[in-house]
This record gives sequence, C-alpha cells and structure tokens, in this order.
Amino acid sequence: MSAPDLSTRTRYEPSEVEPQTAQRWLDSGVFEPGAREPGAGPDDHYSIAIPPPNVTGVLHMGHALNGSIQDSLIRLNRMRGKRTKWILGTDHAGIATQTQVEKKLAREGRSRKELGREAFVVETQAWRKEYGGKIVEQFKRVGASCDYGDERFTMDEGYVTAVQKVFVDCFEQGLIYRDHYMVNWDPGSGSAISDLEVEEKEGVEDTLFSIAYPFADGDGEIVVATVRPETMFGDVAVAVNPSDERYASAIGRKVILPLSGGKEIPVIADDHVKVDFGSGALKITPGHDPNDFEIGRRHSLPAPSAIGEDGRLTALCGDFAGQTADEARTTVTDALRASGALRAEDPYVHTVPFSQRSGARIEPLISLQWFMNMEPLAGPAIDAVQDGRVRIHPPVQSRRYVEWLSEIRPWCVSRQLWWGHQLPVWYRGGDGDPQKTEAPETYVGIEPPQGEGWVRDEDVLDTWFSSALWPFATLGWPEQTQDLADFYPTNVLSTARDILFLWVARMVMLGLKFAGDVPFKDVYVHSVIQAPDGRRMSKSLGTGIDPIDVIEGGPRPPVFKQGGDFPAYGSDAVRFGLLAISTTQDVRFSEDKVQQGQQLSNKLFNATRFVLLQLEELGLGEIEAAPAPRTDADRWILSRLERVARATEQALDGFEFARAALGLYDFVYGELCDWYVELAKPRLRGGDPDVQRDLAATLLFAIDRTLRVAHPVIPFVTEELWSHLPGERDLLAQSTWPEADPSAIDEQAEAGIAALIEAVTAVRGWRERVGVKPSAVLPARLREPLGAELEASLQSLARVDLAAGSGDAVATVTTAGVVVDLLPDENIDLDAADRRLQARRDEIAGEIKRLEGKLSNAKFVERAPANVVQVERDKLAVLQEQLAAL
RNA sequence: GGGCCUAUAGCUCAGUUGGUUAGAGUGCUCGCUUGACAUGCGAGAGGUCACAAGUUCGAGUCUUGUUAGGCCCACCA
Repeated sequence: MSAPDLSTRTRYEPSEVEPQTAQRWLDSGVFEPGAREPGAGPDDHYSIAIPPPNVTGVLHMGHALNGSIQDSLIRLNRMRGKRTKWILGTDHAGIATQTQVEKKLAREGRSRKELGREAFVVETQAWRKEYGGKIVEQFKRVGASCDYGDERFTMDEGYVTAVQKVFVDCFEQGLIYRDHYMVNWDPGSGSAISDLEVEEKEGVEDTLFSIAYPFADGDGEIVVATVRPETMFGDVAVAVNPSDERYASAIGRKVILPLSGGKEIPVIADDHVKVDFGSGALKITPGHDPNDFEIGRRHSLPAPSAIGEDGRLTALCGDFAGQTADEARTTVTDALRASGALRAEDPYVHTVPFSQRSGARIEPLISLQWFMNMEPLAGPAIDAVQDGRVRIHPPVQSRRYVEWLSEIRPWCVSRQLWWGHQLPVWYRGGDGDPQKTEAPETYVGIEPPQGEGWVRDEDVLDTWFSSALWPFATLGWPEQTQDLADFYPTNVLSTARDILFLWVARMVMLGLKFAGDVPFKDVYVHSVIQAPDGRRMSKSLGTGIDPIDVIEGGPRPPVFKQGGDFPAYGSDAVRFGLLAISTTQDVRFSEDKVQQGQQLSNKLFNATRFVLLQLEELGLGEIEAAPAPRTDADRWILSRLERVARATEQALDGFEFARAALGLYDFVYGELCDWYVELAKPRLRGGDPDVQRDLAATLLFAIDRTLRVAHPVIPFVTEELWSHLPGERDLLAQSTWPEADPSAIDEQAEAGIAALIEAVTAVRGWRERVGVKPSAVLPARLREPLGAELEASLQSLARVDLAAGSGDAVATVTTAGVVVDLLPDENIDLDAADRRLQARRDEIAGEIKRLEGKLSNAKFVERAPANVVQVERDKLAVLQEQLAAL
C-alpha cells in the first residue's frame, strides 16, 4: 500500500509520494529494455541517447526540460509496447573538468604541475567518482526513465577503444593530419580550442596605433594602423588594395620594420585590404592574425611567431623578447613614440575573441596541431537532412545546420590538456620537442608501436570528438552488438540549439561514416529557458533557478519579485510547467505554469479519490474498469477520452509538448471533473443498482484511461493513483497506451452534452446577473423537450425545477439549442430581470445588424465561397430566432 | 555586416491551409460551508492582436517597411 490514505487525505503531497515511486520504478527494472523478444523488428524498438551531462554538472533547468521531453517520449513508447532504451551516461568534459579540478587543487595549495600528469588524472578520476554521480541521482529524482543499469562514460574502457579506432581510421584515410596552422590559443587553459569554443565580445575598448614604416630607399613612409603593436616583429609585409591609387607606386617597394634592426619587408597588393579603413595600408602578421595568415599563404610569405604559447615575446623580438604581450604593448609603443614612428593613438571599440572556457582573450597563433578535414564528411551529412533521413524540428534549425555544414572548415581536434582521450600517436627521432616540431617518424595506432625510443603525443582530443560517437559508441561499437542492431539508429535526439554544430552535426557526420547510418531519425531542438524577467539564466547574475529547489522547496533566487522558499511543487509539477512553456526558441520560466501542474495533480488526486470512495460506499470497491455507457454523458466522456488520447499522442509524436501538457489540463478540468463527474453525481446517488454498477465501471474506466494518457507527462501522481485502483495491476509505467478506437467517437452525444453545457452556463450567468441567491431552485420550463437525461442534468447543474411553477415566463435564457423560460418566483428580482432582458436584446440586435450589413455587401455575397456565406446566413437565422424567443 | 526568432488581456502564452463577437491559465472584482478538491466551485470585468502601408469580399493570420527585445553566424587592421 502506498503512502497517502485516500479516505483521509484531501490534498496531494508530491513529497510523500515521489521518492518512493521513483524507487519502485528502479526496483522493478521497468526502465531497462529487458530481454529481446524473438521476432522483434526495428519498429518494435525505441531509443533515445541522452545528451551526456558533464561530470562536473548538477541538474539545471535545461536538463530538467530536456529530461521531461525525452522521458515523455520514452514513457509513451514504452506504453505502446516498444522495447525502449534511454541511453544514459556522462561526458568527461575535458577543459571544464580539468579547470574545476585545478581550482580545487589551488584551494588546497597544490597544483597540476606539481602532481604530474599521472597523479593528476588519478585525482580527476577520483573527483569524477565523487561528483559525477550526483546528476544521475537527480535524474532519478525527476523520474527520468533512463536505462540506469547500463550507464556509460565517454572515457570508460569500451568508449576509449571506439574513440581510438575512429581516430586511427580517419588518419589512415587521410582525414586526420598534423599541420602548422593558425589556432585559437587560449592562454587561460594553455590549450588550443576550436572555432566553436570562441566567443566574440562586442564593444571592447582598445587603442588603435598608427605607425610609420619608412621606405627602404629613404623616400617617404607608409602608415599602418594596428591594435596589436607588440606583434609587429612578426610582420612580413605591408599590404594595400591593388586599386588604391595612393599606393600604386608603393607596391613592390620595401619598407623598414621599425625597432627591428633595419629589417626590410615588401609592400604587396591584396584585395582583402579596405581602401577606406585607417590609412588604407595593413601590416601583415601571419603568425598572429587569421586574416593575415590567409594573406600570407596567398603570397607565399613566411609566418614567424612573435608571441609564443607561453604568451611571451619570442627571440624574434630582440630586446623585447621574454616580455608578456601586455608588457610589450607598453614598451613597444614607448619605443615607437621615442623614435618618432608613432603617428597617432586613437580610442577604438571593436569585437574581440575570448575563450568560452577560460574567459581569456584569444591569442591567435600558429602551432603544430592535429586537424580533421570535415569536408568529405559534410556532404553526406547535408544529404541526410535534405532527403529527410534526419528531420530537424523546428525546420528553421535545419537551415542553420545546412548552412554551417556548407562552409565547414578543418576541425582542430588536439588539446593541450591532461584530462581526456590521449592521442594514439607516437613519435621517434629528431632533436626537437616532438610536441612542437615534426619528428622524423610518426606512428598512429591503437596498439603502441614496437621498438625503442617512441614517445607518445601528450595531447588529448577535443571533448566533442568523443561526444560525436555517442549514439553508437554507447551501444558497443565497434563490436557488432545486439544492442547496436536493436537500438541504432536511435529514434530521437533532443537537445539545445547551442550545440547543433558542436555536437549534432558531428554525430551525423561520424555516425554516417562509422556506424553506416544516421545516428537518429528526428532531432528536436528544444526551447531555451530564460529567467522570469527575460534575462539569461545564470548563477552570477542571480537569475539561475535550480530545478531541485522548485521540486523540493528551496529558496527563490533574487530574480523573483516574491521572496521566500518555493513550495515543494514536486517533479510532476515542474515537468508539466516546463513542457507547458516549451514553445518557441526562447521562453521564460513560469512559476505559474508549475503551479498549474501542481493543481492538475491535485485535481486528479481528488477526482480519483472521489470515485474510489463512492465505489466503496456503494459496495462496488472491487468492480472492474470498463466502458458501460447508458447515457449521453457516458458516451460523451468515452468519446472525449478517445479524442484526448489521440490528441496527446499526436502532440508528443509531433514534439508539441506544450500542447500535450495543456491539452491534458483542459481535459481533466474542463471535461472530466467540471462536467462528467458532476453529471455522474446525481445518478450515483440514484439508487438503481444496475445503473450504479455500470456508472461505477465507466467512471473507473474514465479514471483509468486518464491516468494512462497523463502518465508520460506527470508520471508520479498517475503511478500513485493507479496503485489505488481496484484489481491486480502492474506498474502504470509498464501498462499499455490506449489504442485508437474510432468507434468510441460519438458525435451525437458530443453535440448533446455541448448544448447542455451551454445552457447550464447561460442559466448560471443569468442568475448571477439578476442576483438570484445561489441556493434558490427556480421554477422553469423548456420550450422544447430535451429528453429525460439532459433535463435532469440541467435541473441539478443550473438549479432549476422544470416540474414546478406556472404562469408566463418572467425571463428567458436562450442558447443555440435550448430555450429556458424562468417562471415567477419570489427569488427573482423582476426589475433586475427586466434590465438584463433589455441588455440581452440590445446585444443580439447589435449582432444581427452587423450580420445583415455583411450579408447585404454584394461583394461578399458574390466573391466569398458559398459555404462561408451560408454559415453567416445560418448565424443570422439563429440570432433572429433567439431574439424572437425573448 | 549577414541571418533567424519573438511582439495578442495586468502577467505567461494558445490561436495549425485567411472566414463566428480573438481564447486559456494566472492575477483582479463579485458571489458560494454546492457531501472529491478553498491547491475548490460559479460568475464577471479586461485586448485599436507593436506601428505603417499593401493584397483581399474579408487580415491576429499573407506581403513590404518601421520600431523594440532576444539569439546565431561573420576575417575590417
């Protein structure tokens, strides 16, 4: 028996239920795919590979949203009878993790260098064991039905094999190569980083220095502008635009590089130079500027390094060698000023690249790194999206994907870190450091090379290299495992848009290349959740919201106007709230929507409680849930149940999660509870045992179906209530999804109940407006009979008595299908009724006038489609009838 | 510099090929010991659909432009 006792509890308390329910799921093994049934084909399997959270991570709002999305899909498909696997694991997150561990060491007065590589990796492994499991525990807490029995890590043994095989194969096919190339050097982490890890910051204030380079023949000078004077020792040319007449005669001449002992460099012509910027002359420093690097290559110029990987000026810089770049900026400009070469210093605001990882300003420099040529992989990856083998939702994201792949550039895959997949590369021979200069012999292979004197490359791979293999490496690749056969390709990948290129595109490229198929059929790019005030969620801004705080009742962050703690909303409420806001690309976190989810849970709890207590009282406690309709109301709810089941699965299959969540809410409140349960009450007390038994079975059936349909969105409360329903029941999580049953649709019953609802609402409205006491039962008469059932319902819900009273109507309530005359009664204020009548007449008359105007417009009648015109005519007729009835 | 998304009730958002008097939740106002639920029930007020022009019998919806907010990409020293 579960925690709450339904006979005494009137409120649903998620905190009393959720932890135990999560544990029941885990103990039952329902999340694990279990044994493969003979004959099961690809359509019988359903899998999602979770975007592996960083081992450094704790659950944030993005995880909570994405977890809710993926879990609703997994649970739906599990209930549909699919063999499901939600592939779980964590990512070693190279730079992020290494940075955290280094910070921890620093707090302890230790350092990475002091420990040495081996000890540092051991330290990091220990750190991962301590913190890496936290996020997985949090996934369990929110009900994520991952396959916890098969948790992977991007550096576990099998995964390492997969990564090395891919690297070696790519090398052997010429896709991976080593080259001197311009990289984004991150002085903060002391490593190269990829283009995608660079963040351009706008509005950085710098100084633009104008420096005069005299011509070597002594005749005049040329002025160049730069924000990086300290790199001038790496200058190899001055470039001007070939069409720039001012410099036409300068092209081909030499200028003297100041402060460099008379070194001469040529003036060259290149289209890249803008005539109208600065002086129109550009100094070319191929070693420290990506554009200059390209220009240098075009003109076969050397690319000397003026700044080294240590951030200090190199021997090339003469007296300035050894200074840091910052120091040198001052000393070099001082020297230029002293020599008279500095012509101007102007404040200058521009965009500057920074490292997303360390926050340090990027130092572009040339270095010997490993690269992967992505071009041969990009074409097939574009095709896969364009021919629909991979569908990206929403479609606008697939345009971004295709555009990015069309202009793909080589990927720098080596990182100067210790935490990660060390390159399967060895060097032998030569005098220099094999990390910095090419060695005579290079060996690439999974097994270390034979023989003496080999030194392994110290670098590790970019984290995203291993992530790119995630959907198949987790399933046992390169072994041809049964899991790989069953669950690859996965069905859906749900992810944030900021890693569409970083991760998604690369998975498609490498999946096609190595696993022989696309890694997933659908990519859902989910919303990004902003703080309630529209700012980005961030800890440092105070706008971050911890989902666990919302679930368990932690403190509200400062971004909320209201202070204090959150109520312990529970996982269901948070899941519902997140799905309910999950619409466009940027959405704001809404505590109201979470609250709506909490209310939905409570409503379901009480509706179930009501039904079960009633059945108990009637001695029907063990009755079986089954449709046994006797009335329009019964047929109506069965029809509506069928529609909500179809609508919910359509919404989930179509990645319209807000529609699914809010549709459930509307059904439970607006149909099941407000109307069906209310309509059932009088009949339940009615006395005929046969009627009661059938009604009980149908009510129970309605609850049963509702719990099934709501389960993917709010699994905890539905599982809990399910356990209270009579009969032997497995876990709801492993029960079945309602199959389509078109025979349950009953248009006639739907129309009848819709008319009843409209009439009840109208009578209630009239009563309020004319001030009738809520408790008063008013005598009334129908113009046209509605049948015994609907008339009885109208009497109880609108508080009228159709058998009482006599005489002429004192007021009339009209709706499209029903006209109710209210008869004289002491509870009716005749003046108020009169005023209301007049107001109602004016309303209808105004509307009639509007319609008549529209229908007398010849253009409308002529050009609008006949059915549209007919609709307007019918409307007019109905209104005229209503006016006449008043 | 190029591109994308968003703008509808006080707030958060629906509104699917153009076609009732533009909806919901929440907040607000009024009322209710309605035998499941006050995390409840009933009713009500509240919108020139950002702005401007255009297409159309008809525009929240389509076109163009403008404004504001957000995001992505990009090599002007």
